[in-house]
Amino acid sequence: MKARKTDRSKTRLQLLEAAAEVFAGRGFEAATVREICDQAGANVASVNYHFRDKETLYAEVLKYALHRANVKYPAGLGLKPNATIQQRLKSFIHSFLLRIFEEGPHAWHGKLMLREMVKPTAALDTLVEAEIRPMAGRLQGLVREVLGSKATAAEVRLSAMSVVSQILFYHHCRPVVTRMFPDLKFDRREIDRLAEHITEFSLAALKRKKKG
Amino acid sequence: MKARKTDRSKTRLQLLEAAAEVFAGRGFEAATVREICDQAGANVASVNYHFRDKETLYAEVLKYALHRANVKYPAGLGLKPNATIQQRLKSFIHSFLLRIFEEGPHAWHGKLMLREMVKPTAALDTLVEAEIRPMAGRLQGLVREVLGSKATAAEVRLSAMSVVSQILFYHHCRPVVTRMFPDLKFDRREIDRLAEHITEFSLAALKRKKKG
Amino acid sequence: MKARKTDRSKTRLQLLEAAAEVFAGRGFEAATVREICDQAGANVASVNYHFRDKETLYAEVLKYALHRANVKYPAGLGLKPNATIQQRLKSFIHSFLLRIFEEGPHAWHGKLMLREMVKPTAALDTLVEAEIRPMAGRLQGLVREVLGSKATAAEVRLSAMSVVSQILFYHHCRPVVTRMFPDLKFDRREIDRLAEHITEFSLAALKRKKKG
Amino acid sequence: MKARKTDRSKTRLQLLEAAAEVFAGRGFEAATVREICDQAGANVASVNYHFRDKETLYAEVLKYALHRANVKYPAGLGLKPNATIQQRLKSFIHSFLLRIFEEGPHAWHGKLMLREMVKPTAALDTLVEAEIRPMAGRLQGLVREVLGSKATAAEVRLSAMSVVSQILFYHHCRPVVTRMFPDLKFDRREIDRLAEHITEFSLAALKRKKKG
DNA sequence: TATGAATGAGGGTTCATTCAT
DNA sequence: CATGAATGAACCCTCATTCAT
Repeated sequence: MKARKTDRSKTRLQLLEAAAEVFAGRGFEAATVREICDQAGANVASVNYHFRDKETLYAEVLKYALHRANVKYPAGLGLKPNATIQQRLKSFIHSFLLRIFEEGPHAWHGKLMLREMVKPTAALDTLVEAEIRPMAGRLQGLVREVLGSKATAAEVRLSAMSVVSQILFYHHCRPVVTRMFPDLKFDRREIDRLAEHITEFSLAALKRKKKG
Repeated sequence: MKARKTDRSKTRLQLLEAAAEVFAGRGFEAATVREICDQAGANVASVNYHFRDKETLYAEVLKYALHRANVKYPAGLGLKPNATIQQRLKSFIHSFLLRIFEEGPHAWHGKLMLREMVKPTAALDTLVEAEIRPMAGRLQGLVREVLGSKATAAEVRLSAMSVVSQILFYHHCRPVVTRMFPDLKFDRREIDRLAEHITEFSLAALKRKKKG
Repeated sequence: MKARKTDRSKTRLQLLEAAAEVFAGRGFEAATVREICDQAGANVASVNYHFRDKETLYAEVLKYALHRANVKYPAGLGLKPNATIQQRLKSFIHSFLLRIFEEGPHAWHGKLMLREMVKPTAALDTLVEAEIRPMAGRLQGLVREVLGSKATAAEVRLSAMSVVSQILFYHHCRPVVTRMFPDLKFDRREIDRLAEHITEFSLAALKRKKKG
Repeated sequence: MKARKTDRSKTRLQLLEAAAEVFAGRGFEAATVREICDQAGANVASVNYHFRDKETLYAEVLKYALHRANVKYPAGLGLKPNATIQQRLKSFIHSFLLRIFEEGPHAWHGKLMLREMVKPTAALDTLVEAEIRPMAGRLQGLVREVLGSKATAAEVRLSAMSVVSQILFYHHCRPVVTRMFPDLKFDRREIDRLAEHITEFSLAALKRKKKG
C-alpha cells in the first residue's frame, strides 16, 4: 500500500499522457478532470494532488508534449551538413510536414500548439523561446544562404515566414482543405509531393528575389 | 405586423451581436448563454426562445458574422478589371490582410473561423461552400493568369494555397509572431509592406515556375 | 379578424378537449401548457386568457370529462326495470366494466379519476357528489334487494363496496394485471366473462350472507 | 474500510429515506432533487453522485421501499400452518389491510405502488415479479383450498382477484371513500371489521361456487 | 500518502405566466 | 379581443475542487 517514489512518478506520468490526449482532443474547457483521471487509471483527486489544479496540469502537459516531440524530432531534423541548399531546405520542409501530418501521441503537440494560437496561455511564452525561435533561426539561416549576404534581416525574416507559412497552412487549415478537396489523402506520397512543391515554390521566389 | 417583426428582429439581432463577440472571445464551450444574454440586455431564456439552444445560436452567429464580413468586404475586393495581374494580385492580398488584421466587430468572423479550424462544427461545411470556395476560385483564377494555360489544375491549386497560406499565417500564428517580434506593430504601413512582400514573393515563384 | 362569440367558445372547447387528452396522458405536472395549446391549435397565452391558469384549466377539464362521460353513459346504464335482480346486477357490472375498458376520448374520464385518487384536488369533491354518490346509491339499492330488509345500512354499504371493488380493480391495477397475465386481452368476450364472474361471485356471497 | 463504507451508506440511506417520502408525497415529476437533498441534509449534487440521476434514484427508492415493507411484513404474514382455512384467509386479508392503512414510513411503499399504477415505470416489472406474483401465488393457494381441486386455474385466478380487489379498494379509492363516508375512521377496530367482512363475503362466494 | 465522498457554484434548458400591441 | 414576444424562477445536472480519513 505504501506508494514508492516510483509509483508517484508513474501516476504523474500517466496523468500527463492522459491529459495530453484529452486536452488535444477536446480542448482545455471541454476536457474534464474526471475523464483524464479515468483514462490514467487514477483517482479523481489525483490532478489536484499532483498538479494543484487543472490549469497547472495543462501547462505541464504543454511542456511535456514539447519534450516528447523534441525527443522524436531532434533539432537536426536529419539534415546532412554537406548537402546542397536545395536538399537541406527540402529536408527541413519535409520533416516539418511529416511532423504535422503525424497521427497518434506525437500529434498531441501540434494540436495543443494550434489551441494555443486560439487562446494563448502563459505556457506559450516558454514554447516560443524553447522551440519556435531556434527553429526559426535554422530556417532563416537556410533562407539567408539563398538570398545572399546583401539581404536585410527584415527581408530574411519575411521570406522565412513565407516558407514556414506554406507548411503550417496544412496544419491550421486542415478542416477546410479536407472539405474543399475531399479526395486528397495525405499519405506518404502526397506529403512528398507537397514538400516538393513548397521547396520549389520557395526556392523560385528566393532566387528571383536575390537577382532582383 | 411590421412593428412586431422589427421587435422580434431587434432582440434577435442584439443576441446575435452579443453572441458573436462572446463566442469569438471565449469559444463555444467557455461561452455562457448567461453572459451573452446579459450583454444583449435580454433574459436568460431569450436564447432558447429565439434560437432553441446554444448550439443553434452558434450556427446562426457564424452565418451572421459571414454576412457582416461580406457586407464590408464584398466579392470585388476593390479590384479594377483593367488593372495588371500584379496590381490585382496585390489588391487581393492586401484586402485579405486588412480583413485579417482588422479589430472590433468585423474581427469576429476571423476569430470564429480560426476556432472552427481547431474544432469544426457542422456550420463549417456551409461556410466552406458559401465563402471559402468562391474566394479560392478567385485566387486560382489570378494564379492561372500568371502560370499560363499549360499549368495543370493541381499545380494551380498548390500554388494558390502557397499564396493564401502566407496571408493566413499572420492570422493563425499571430500569438507566436507577436512574441517573436514584439516590436512589430501591424499598422497600416506594416500591412502595406507585408502585402508588398507576399505579392512579390509569390509572383516571383509563379513566374519562375511558368518558365520551368 | 374579429372574434365572434362562437369563436371564443370554439377555442375554449378545443382547449378543453386537448387538455383532457394531455392531462389524462401525462398527468398534471408533466403536461405543458404549450403542448395543450399546440394540440388545440391555439395561442400559448390561450390557457391563461380563457382559464386564468393551468390549475383552473385542470379543474374545468375534470368537470368537462365528467359531462362527456355522463352523456355517453347516462344514469340508467341500460337497465330494464322489469328484469330480475341477477340480470340487473350483471347489467350494472357489465356497463361499468365496458366504461372502464373503453379507449379513446371517453377513457379520459377514467384516467383523470385515477389520477385524482393519487392526488385529489378540489374537483374531486364535486365529482363525488355529482357522480359517485348517485351511482353508489343505485348499487346499494341492488345489493339491498338481495340481502333483504333485515340487513343493516352498514352491511349493505360494505357489500356494495365489495362488488364495486371487483370492477374497479381492473382499472386501478391494469398495469399489474397485464404484466402478470400478458396473454389476457380485454376484448369484448373477455369483458363478458369478467362480468359473468363478478356477478356470480357477488351474488353467491350476498345470498349466503342473507341466509346466515 | 468499514468506516468509509458506512459513511457512504449513511448519506445514501438518508437520501433514500428522504426521496421515498418526497416521491411518495409529490410523485416523480413534481418531486425536486433539491427538496430531497435538503430533507436528507445533503448537497444538491448528492443525488447525481450517489445515484447518477433522478430517475435512477427513483428506481432505487422503489426497491428500498419494497425491502422496508417486506422486513416489517414478512412473507409469513403471521399465518399459523395448522390454522383453519378461514383463519388463514382472514389472517392474509387482515395483514394486507393493516399494511395498506399504515401511516408513516411504511406507507411509502403503498403510495409509490399506487403511483406506479397511474404511470408505470421500468421498476414496476421488477416489483411485479419480486413481490406481487409471489403474494398472488399465496392467495391463489388459499383460494384453491376452498374451491377444491376441480376448479380450473382460470377460476382460481379470477376468484383470487375478487378477493384481493376488495382489499386494494380501500387503498386505491381512499379519497373517495373518506369523502363519501366522512364518519369512517380506519382505526384498529374498523380494520378488524373490514377484514371480517371481506373474509366472510369471499368465503361465502367461494363456498357457493364450490357447490355449484 | 493518496483516496473517495461530498461540496457549491454555475451550466443549459424548460416552464407557466405576463404585457404591449 | 387575442396574440406572440419576452420574462424570471426553477429545473436537473456537471464540474473542479476540498477534506476527513
